[in-house]
Amino acid sequence: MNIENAKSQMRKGMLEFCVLLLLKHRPSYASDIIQQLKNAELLVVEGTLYPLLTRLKNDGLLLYQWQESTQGPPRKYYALSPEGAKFLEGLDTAWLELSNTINYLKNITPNNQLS
Amino acid sequence: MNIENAKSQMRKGMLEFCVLLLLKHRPSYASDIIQQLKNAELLVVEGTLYPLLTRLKNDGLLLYQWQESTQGPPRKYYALSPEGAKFLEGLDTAWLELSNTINYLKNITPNNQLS
DNA sequence: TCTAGTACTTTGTATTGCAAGGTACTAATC
DNA sequence: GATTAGTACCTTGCAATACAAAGTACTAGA
Repeated sequence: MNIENAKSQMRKGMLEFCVLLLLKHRPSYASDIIQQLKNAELLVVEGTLYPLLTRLKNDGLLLYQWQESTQGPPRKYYALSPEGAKFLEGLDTAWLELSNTINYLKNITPNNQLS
Repeated sequence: MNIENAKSQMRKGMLEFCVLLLLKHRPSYASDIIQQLKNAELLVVEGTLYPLLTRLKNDGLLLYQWQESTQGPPRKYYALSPEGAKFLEGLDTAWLELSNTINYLKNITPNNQLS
């Protein structure tokens, strides 16, 4: 068990939230999303993102559109559906709650003696 | 896909962090930890917690001590080991980073038109 | 035609949260 | 001294999913 592994564990579950946040910002295609997350210091690889996008699309949270590219194969641009936007609001609430819980737990007075 | 499921996904990865935070506060046994997390509105069940505690113990992050109870079977009190305390510091950093990332993503200007 | 670059997709594995069921100890009631 | 209720620990089997790795396909330039 190392910190990298633990960080990776933390990312899990947040990924969905982060991807939806990015797509709320602007429609993007997978490689672009990976790059944006990398800029935000949240590393994600293809094998993680593609199945996630497919899952969100199948759940009706995302829409997509093929679009030609001037350099390379066509790109699959994803955007939030109305359901996706609503879902994102729910995730936002969940994030605030979780965030509050962790801050609460962080602020209780430490006393770690076995008595 | 529903919000409950998504919340559950978010909890994943944070659980380890939360349990270590609680044990830094004071040594506890499993049923007590579940109750404390419930008070903090973070639902966890036995089937999740016991394997987690065992994993953390096997990784040398937790120590335990059996202790008699006045009402019921003996309890297995867990406490942070020195390695566990160091590990918790790492998780704390990871949490701050993730927290910053999400807040960054939340604050970028929305523009969700497919162009 | 070959190579490099970009992009999407799938397969297999490992982790792990969780529901459900099981074991075991104590204490109170019949 | 059985039986029942309460408390606590542990295990098994399933499902979800992150990730590494390999595969497909399109474009453009050498």
